[in-house]
Amino acid sequence: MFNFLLNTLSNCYIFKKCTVTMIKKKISIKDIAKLTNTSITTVSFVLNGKGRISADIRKKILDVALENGYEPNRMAVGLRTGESKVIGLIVETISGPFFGTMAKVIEYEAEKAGYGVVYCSTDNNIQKGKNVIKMLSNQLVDGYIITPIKGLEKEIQKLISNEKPVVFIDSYFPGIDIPHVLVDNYNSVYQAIQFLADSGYKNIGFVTPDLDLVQLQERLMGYQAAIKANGLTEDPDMVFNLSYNSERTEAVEAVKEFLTRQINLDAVFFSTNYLGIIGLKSINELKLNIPVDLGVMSFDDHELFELYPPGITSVKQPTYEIAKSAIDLLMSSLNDRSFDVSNIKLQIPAEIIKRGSTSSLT
Amino acid sequence: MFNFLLNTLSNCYIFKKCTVTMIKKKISIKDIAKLTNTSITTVSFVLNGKGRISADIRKKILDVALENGYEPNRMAVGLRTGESKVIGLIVETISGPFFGTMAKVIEYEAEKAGYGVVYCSTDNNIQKGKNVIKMLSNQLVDGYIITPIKGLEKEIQKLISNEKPVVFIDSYFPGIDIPHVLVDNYNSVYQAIQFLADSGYKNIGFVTPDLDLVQLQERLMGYQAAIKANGLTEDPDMVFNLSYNSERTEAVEAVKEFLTRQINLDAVFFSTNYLGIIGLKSINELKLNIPVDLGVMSFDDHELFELYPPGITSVKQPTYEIAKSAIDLLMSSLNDRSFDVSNIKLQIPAEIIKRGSTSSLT
DNA sequence: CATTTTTGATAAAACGTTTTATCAAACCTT
DNA sequence: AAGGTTTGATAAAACGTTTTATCAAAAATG
Repeated sequence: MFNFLLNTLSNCYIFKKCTVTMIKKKISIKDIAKLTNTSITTVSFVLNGKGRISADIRKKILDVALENGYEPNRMAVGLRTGESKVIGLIVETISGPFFGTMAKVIEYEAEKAGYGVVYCSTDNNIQKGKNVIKMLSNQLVDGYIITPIKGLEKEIQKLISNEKPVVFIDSYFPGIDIPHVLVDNYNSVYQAIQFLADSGYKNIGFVTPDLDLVQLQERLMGYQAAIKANGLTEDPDMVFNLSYNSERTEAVEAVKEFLTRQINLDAVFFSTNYLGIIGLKSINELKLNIPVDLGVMSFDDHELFELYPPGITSVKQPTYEIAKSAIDLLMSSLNDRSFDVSNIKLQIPAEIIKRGSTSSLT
Repeated sequence: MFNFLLNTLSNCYIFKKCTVTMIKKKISIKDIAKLTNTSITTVSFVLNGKGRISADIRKKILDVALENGYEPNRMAVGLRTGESKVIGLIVETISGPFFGTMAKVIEYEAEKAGYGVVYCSTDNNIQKGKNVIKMLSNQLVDGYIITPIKGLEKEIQKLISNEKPVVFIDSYFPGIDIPHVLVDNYNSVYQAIQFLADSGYKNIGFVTPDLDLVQLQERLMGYQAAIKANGLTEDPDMVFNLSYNSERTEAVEAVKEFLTRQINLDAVFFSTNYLGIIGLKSINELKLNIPVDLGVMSFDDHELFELYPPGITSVKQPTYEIAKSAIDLLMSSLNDRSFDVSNIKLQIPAEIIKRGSTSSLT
């Protein structure tokens, strides 16, 4: 009697536990086959629209699948087909508006094509980049969009030799045939400096991070060429390499030092928006007036540049176009593996957003 | 003869093609077994440090694995073990500094534990949220960190009933026992308004998006309670609900209208940094002087608030702590499935960053 | 009507792992 | 030396799909 009660209670408890937590086991193709008295092949065919299955069986299977909320097990599909339907996006840094827009566009387009996206950042760190690539490589990802950095050549080559399509974004490896899409760094900076020259500035400084990145080199070259072409003051001391790893306050101090050292500087161009912001802080602390004491222009527009008085003139990257082209390119490679995109190299023009920071003459 | 030549050429071509593209087939556990005259079980045991295998065979297998760059096929592992070693991070928006820090912390901690991270954004859109969850759910992801929005209750419950741990971040479902970690919205806004009151402001407006989000409601309640407690002007018209979907320029106009309508407003609090930025634009266009004409304070600090003269006082979220707690919580659930975290609910205090925008008396 | 062809359905293998159960040989016990 | 135990290695099943090959029945052909 006692035993019986215990038993009942215990059953009761188990029963309750079961209904409360309600672990609905995911239904598989095999379950559907059983439920409909068919074979797993038939179910698979129906669900994938392949083979030739009669209309009534088809309906029966689809009904059962729907009402049980069947979803294929991606792992099993992946194992069988060798495709994960996931693409990897490896960028320099995951915060910031450039990445934000990028991610949004890529995510949107990928989803349309039935792909997911996983993001990773390298933080311009070679070791981290290697880890990230290794992490993604093992059949987990079908294709890549990468902002390449020096030192990752070997790893990326390995991806390609594993038949994984790769598209570079925002940078590239000179001389290596991997498709890439980025802003036309050289010409857009050339035009930016041209604009400063046309605005009457003569002694234009250039602040850039001390990173060995080809896109930064091209910006510098655009600057130098425009300076030369306009007969402006040429002086290696007018180019300032700021240590990428320095603390923010250090960086602000360094830029202040640079701005005061070059006493005859009448304008300064920052090669990234991150530097532009640091520059604004420096200029603010020096109590210099923009644009009267100093004209200011930055590469890569930023929300702050619109708002910060008197508005900071900038070179706005065609972020949407870059992202869209990159994902389109990747999708083409993915859909038609024989389609050789290896020498598609896009350099998209930028737009100069003119604001108050570059009009000393008004 | 002719035929032979053709044949040779053709072979040659094939040979060349093969070496040039060099498709190195990924090596499998089975290949290693064959190469070392062992069984796949043995190889698996050695690679996973299980079973008992003699030192020399162990070494032989490890050597072969290493020199062939063996990496397990995640799909196969996933299929067999039912774990993908990937966690999903679903947030409101993928750009912005809050997400940036968040992502970085979570990525870092996840990687330490051998997990990858996939990101998705809902953009506060229910349909998008549903899609995103469905996309991630099918065995592709082991656990979730989600910023929940109304309308997703059912989908999220389904995840949980599928035994996938879920941790909420930045918001929660009132009355539902799902672990969450977020800033203490009520008290931090209360203290913020208290600070404004202590600074001498009497007529404090409150601008908030017209989104039905619990965290926003709590901020509003904090505002109302502090107003009442300090005996400040209470007036429903001092609370302005800004349409979330309005264009930026429209929003700026709307805030301008609000600020001029309330002629006796001496300070305004923005309930998100996104609104704070719009507010600054409005104030700028109205040529109001901060803090003389109007005290300004915003929830959620932003780079711009530090820089924008005279510096905007703000409520800084403990982003790092939130992210760290969330990922820790998720990892605990993942590591010990029986560990019930369902009523761990963290509300972390915020920090008030005092800047020039709230000191009309100086 | 005998044959070929088409249709509709299925069995079985494969993808690369992990893990349980099994087993022979070598090592201890008394 | 007979029994028991430990050690080292493996076979085989399973995870949930996709796809090839197969096959009986039905339909079309001559």
